[in-house]
Amino acid sequence: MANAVQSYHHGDLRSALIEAATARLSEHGVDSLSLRKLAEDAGVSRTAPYHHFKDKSALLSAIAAKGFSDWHSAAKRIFDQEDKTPKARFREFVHEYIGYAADNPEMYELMFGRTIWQNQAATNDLKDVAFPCFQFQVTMTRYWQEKGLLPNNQDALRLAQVTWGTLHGIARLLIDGIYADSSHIDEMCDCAADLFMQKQV
Amino acid sequence: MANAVQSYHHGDLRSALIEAATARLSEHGVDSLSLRKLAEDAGVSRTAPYHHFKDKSALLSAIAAKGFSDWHSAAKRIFDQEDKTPKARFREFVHEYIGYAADNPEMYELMFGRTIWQNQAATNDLKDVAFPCFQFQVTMTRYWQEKGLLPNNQDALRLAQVTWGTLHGIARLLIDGIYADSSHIDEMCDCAADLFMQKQV
DNA sequence: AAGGCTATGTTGACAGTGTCAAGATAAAAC
DNA sequence: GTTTTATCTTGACACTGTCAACATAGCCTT
Repeated sequence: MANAVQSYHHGDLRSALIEAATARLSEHGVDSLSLRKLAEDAGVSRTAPYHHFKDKSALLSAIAAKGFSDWHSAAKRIFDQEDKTPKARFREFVHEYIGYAADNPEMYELMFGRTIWQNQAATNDLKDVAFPCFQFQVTMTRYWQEKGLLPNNQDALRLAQVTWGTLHGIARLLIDGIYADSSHIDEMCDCAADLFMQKQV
Repeated sequence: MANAVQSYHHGDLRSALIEAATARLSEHGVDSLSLRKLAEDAGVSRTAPYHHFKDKSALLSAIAAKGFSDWHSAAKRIFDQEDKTPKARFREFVHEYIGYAADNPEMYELMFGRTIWQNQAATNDLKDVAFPCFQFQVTMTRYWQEKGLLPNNQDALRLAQVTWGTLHGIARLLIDGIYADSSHIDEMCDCAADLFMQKQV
């Protein structure tokens, strides 16, 4: 249950698998990620991973969990910059969100894709990390409402869903290859930010 | 090249495959869609489909093409209702877009998913149907700008990308199972519509 | 320390998958 | 009537995830 440090058979296969998977993920994409190759990378046999993960989906969930943890920290760091105005932080958040997706397309696909969420397949471990991340979006939205940046006549939850939906949608259209031209990312971000904040313009 | 009507070997295998695929798609999802099963459905051997489609992706593209054609018609029908105000039509469009995705999740996933778009894998046939569909979104956006519904100080293309991004994002969060609670779809749609039209409120 | 328990890792096997190569058949073209 | 071409077939290959049965090595209790 705990992380054994250099114990008997392999050492810490669980960590080794996640590490190998993360490496393969960013290089070759989530679709060409096979348990057998990961096992080979770690120097064990094909079925060894099954002693650490229920199935492939569970392994993917573990990788995604780390992604959520990382992104949650990044979001907090942006939001907590007290030397910047709320407006500047909001704009920065928009750019950083899309930037994160553009820089880590395969990780983003994994975190917010149907692979691990569909059919209530999400692990509890995953939910424990992801839900606070979603919740933080609502917290920020409420703050921006209080600061008069976002419209106050909307329910915070709905507003958070819509603003997040916007960022998510743009991110997906980019990383899924539907926006073939990715040279105007920053302009799209600014347009989205302006649109939400238009009352102040 | 043309659609043979009840010709020699099978008749019209191409159509039969697309039909079988569409049926299986809505029932079992795009992930469990295999060429071998489709061939079996059509009563031919496993490799027969390869005489009508270059590979699996080409078959999927053909199905998606029909989806785009259908949705394009639906969008036009909504937009062209001259008995309704632009505002009412805009709101209806938002609801219908999300509604289409919610009612045909697997088709939506196929049309706007990475499966057929990634790595420039999209067929020319697909692009010929999809791009006018995307373009129509820009046309509508420009119209709504002229009518004063959407902000006029934004570039029409950027604005279309952002508004479409919003709808796409909400749709994906819904059909990918990330929004576990799908009981407030209409409220989310209204919130999104209000947000874009807030200048008029 | 001895023996059993449990975690971990192994090989073998099975049912799938997409796709290529080579051969068969039937319609069309000449 | 012969040749060409489109279509369909079987055989095969390299993959995949996953289960069952077995082997090993560290831990725990006696």
